[in-house]
Amino acid sequence: MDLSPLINHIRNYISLEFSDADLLLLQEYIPIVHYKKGSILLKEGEISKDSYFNFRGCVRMFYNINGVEKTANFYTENKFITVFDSYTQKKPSEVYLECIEDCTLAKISFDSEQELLKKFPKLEVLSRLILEEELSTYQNIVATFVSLSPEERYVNLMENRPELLNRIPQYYLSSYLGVSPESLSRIRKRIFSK
Amino acid sequence: MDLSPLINHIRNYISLEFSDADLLLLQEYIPIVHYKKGSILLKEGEISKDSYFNFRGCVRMFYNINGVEKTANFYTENKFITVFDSYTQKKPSEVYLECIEDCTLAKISFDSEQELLKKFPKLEVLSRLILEEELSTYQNIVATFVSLSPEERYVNLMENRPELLNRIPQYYLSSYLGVSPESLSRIRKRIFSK
DNA sequence: ATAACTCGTTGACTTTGGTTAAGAAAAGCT
DNA sequence: AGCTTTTCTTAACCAAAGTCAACGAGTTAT
Repeated sequence: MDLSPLINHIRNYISLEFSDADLLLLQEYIPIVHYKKGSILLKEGEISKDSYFNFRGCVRMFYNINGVEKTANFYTENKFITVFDSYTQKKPSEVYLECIEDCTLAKISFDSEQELLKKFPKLEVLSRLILEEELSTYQNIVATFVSLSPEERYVNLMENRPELLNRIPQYYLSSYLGVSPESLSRIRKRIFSK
Repeated sequence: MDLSPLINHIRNYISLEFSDADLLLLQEYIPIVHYKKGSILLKEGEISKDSYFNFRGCVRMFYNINGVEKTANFYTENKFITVFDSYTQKKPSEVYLECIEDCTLAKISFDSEQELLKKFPKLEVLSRLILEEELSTYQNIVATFVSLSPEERYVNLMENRPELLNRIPQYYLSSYLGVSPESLSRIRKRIFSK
């Protein structure tokens, strides 16, 4: 099991080198797990015991509102996946996490994380940076809802996360954009006939 | 100047008692400032040097999109006000902060905060908790946009932050809900004629 | 291979929101 | 008080989104 994509990614946030012994320790604490498309990592009401780092695949975060699934976010390669409310405060989750592709994830249990933070105190900073990045992501999402029409949000998505359009089924995208699947279909028709 | 509302509020997050000497020190580092309605605390493009704790009044966070102001959040009594991106990473702010009422705020400069963190290391935890609370707030806002209609978002606001409805002008609320002022007026008419 | 299912599109219809413009109501000012 | 400015409402019209239903292309299962 090769953690190097994770290690490399950590270097984007903080300067921290690991010795060979460190790496063995990391590999002990952080298993890499394969999940089949359709696997549910977390259900509404459960307390999230693990956070993840995405090596390959796509994880969808969604709410179930009266039986209708509403997508809040997509986590693709090299993203950390944490349901912060539930993970850090041990509250029941309001969201589901679902692998919508076959996924390869580093699985970091809460207890392992605490151990690793003792061993590598520098990682404290990392978790704060990830939290800030996540906040920034959500602030941007709110900004698009407050300031853009559904059509403009779709165009915005084409510009900012074009890779999503080719790999995410449209009915997931539509709920992420806050419109019905039929509307997204018509929005696309309008855009591409221009 | 009496910091006790702030001290009491901090107790909601962490257990931390201050001696009389501590209090004097806090008062030295954290001035309490009065702002007139209409005061701008931060402009787009500026780097946020201060975070605030709201004793009294209401601060509005908004984007300026092509000359149109779009409200992202309202901060009322006993809320911490921080533009995290800009404050922690010294990036130009994308948002404005405006006092939409006469306000009394504790003003915490970045440098003071660093000094205080040295003196009271327990406060480190506090800043993380505030960050998590802010993330949770934004996740909830996204949830309402993804899953509710404008009318339902207004009803949701009546249920969850009813105090806002009586003190915030409707044209600010409308941009917070992502609709035009005229639409909000019609939404209210629909709701109250039921 | 065919049946069942999933997903995307389209049409018809209704509801809702955006826009522009006008005016009413409320708040602030001298 | 009277005047001005700000805020809210209403109307008319158009564009867009929701809903329901049908259809077809593509996939999966048996």
